[in-house]
Amino acid sequence: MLSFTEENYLKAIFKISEKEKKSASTNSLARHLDTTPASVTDMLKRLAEKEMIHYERYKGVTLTAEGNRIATSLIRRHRLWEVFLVEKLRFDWEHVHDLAEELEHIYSEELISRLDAFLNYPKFDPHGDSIPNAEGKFTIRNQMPLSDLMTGQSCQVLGVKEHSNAFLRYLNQIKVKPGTQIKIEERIEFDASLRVLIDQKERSTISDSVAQSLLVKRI
Amino acid sequence: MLSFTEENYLKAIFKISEKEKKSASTNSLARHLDTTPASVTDMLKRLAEKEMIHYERYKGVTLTAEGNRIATSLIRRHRLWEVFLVEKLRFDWEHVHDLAEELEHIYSEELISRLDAFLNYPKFDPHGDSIPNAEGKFTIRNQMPLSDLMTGQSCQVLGVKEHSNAFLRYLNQIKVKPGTQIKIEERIEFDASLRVLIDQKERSTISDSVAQSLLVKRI
DNA sequence: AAATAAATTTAAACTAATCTAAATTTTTTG
DNA sequence: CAAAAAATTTAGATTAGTTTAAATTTATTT
Repeated sequence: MLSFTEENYLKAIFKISEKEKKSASTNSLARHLDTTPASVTDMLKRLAEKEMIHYERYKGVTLTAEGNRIATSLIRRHRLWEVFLVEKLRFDWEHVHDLAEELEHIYSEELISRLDAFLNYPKFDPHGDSIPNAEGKFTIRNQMPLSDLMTGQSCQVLGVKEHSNAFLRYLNQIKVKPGTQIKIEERIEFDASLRVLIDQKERSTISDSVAQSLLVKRI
Repeated sequence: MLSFTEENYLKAIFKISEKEKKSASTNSLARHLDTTPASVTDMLKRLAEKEMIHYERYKGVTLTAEGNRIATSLIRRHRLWEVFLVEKLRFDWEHVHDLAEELEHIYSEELISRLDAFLNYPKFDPHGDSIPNAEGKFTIRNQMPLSDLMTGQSCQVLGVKEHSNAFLRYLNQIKVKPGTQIKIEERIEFDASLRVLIDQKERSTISDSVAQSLLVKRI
């Protein structure tokens, strides 16, 4: 049985490896977990001891099969709880991350499979991230950043690439969330910002940086 | 902010004081928390330091107003989660205690008030225990042990006094839970056991010890 | 390829929570 | 009320997780 802290390390290693497509470095882990590189080194030794990671001094870490299984399970639990908090308890999506961060550590197969059933086996969380199934398999779907679309095209929002509260609050403001329809009416050459029509009602101008962080499918 | 462990001590002090109607002793806490008296003494000093308890060496402890507030809040959270687990996730009542024991430590006013609303502001948990409201007030109701009833009388089960898994599983077997109707058809003089009619369908004999642990109201 | 910078690890120390064993205080009992 | 028993506390050690500062290794630059 792993501690709360050990579990968080595994999840961080998973996320960093996924994003940067290589082994996670001590420094990146320290940044991610808001701790010092010395503490990270200490913990990596412990996790290697428990055969959760492949670790070689100065070389960074990757997860073992078992480490990967646990990290995936944590992500499954996290995302299922986020669905619960948003759909059942009516939380705004920018408020659910921290709570799910705690709920995910409660270990019980039974709890999670019942929660999954109660929520009707969702495949994606409120941010559009894929929820791995009980076997650890992620559902993949076609999606692209809004910034890749041509002028005149329409799309449906699937999710976000960026999870900061500031970004999520901004999307609330302009009434954009998974499911929202967006039509690109004009692309400003100067800064690549977009004039868009949201849900056939509201007009808005969004920056290129926002458009790159919005994941959509063409319709 | 209190640690997980400190919170469990406050809850244990609350429960022991409630049951024995006096200050909680070091030994009773050690038994309750499955630890050693030495560890308890250590922790009591820390909790006294934080002004959560009134503590005098060799004299036992009681909660301060603040300690009482926190313990009550924990009990509120525990019982609300139990309602969620039984009513929404369809767990059997003997399986929810341990999970609620973990869920209760997630601190968020918002989470609990939304959960409360989602569950429709329940006043009692699946075992029939009163759920304190947001102000810490417990709902009191008239209830008596089944063993106090006369032959021929009928009643409705409100809850249980004893929470062991063995007892709860036995009640499942004879199809008794809060809401169930019981009519006493005969009292055996020899051992005070009762011949009862359950929900006007099934007949059963229950021991005096079981009858003393079932809380009911006459109908 | 040496010098410098950046990343990482080691060493030593700290805190919270725990334990065992010994010492002390309180309670019970003959 | 003194002796014995029970309850409680103290002392000293242990473990997980952390920190800072110094030392080491790897990467980058001239």
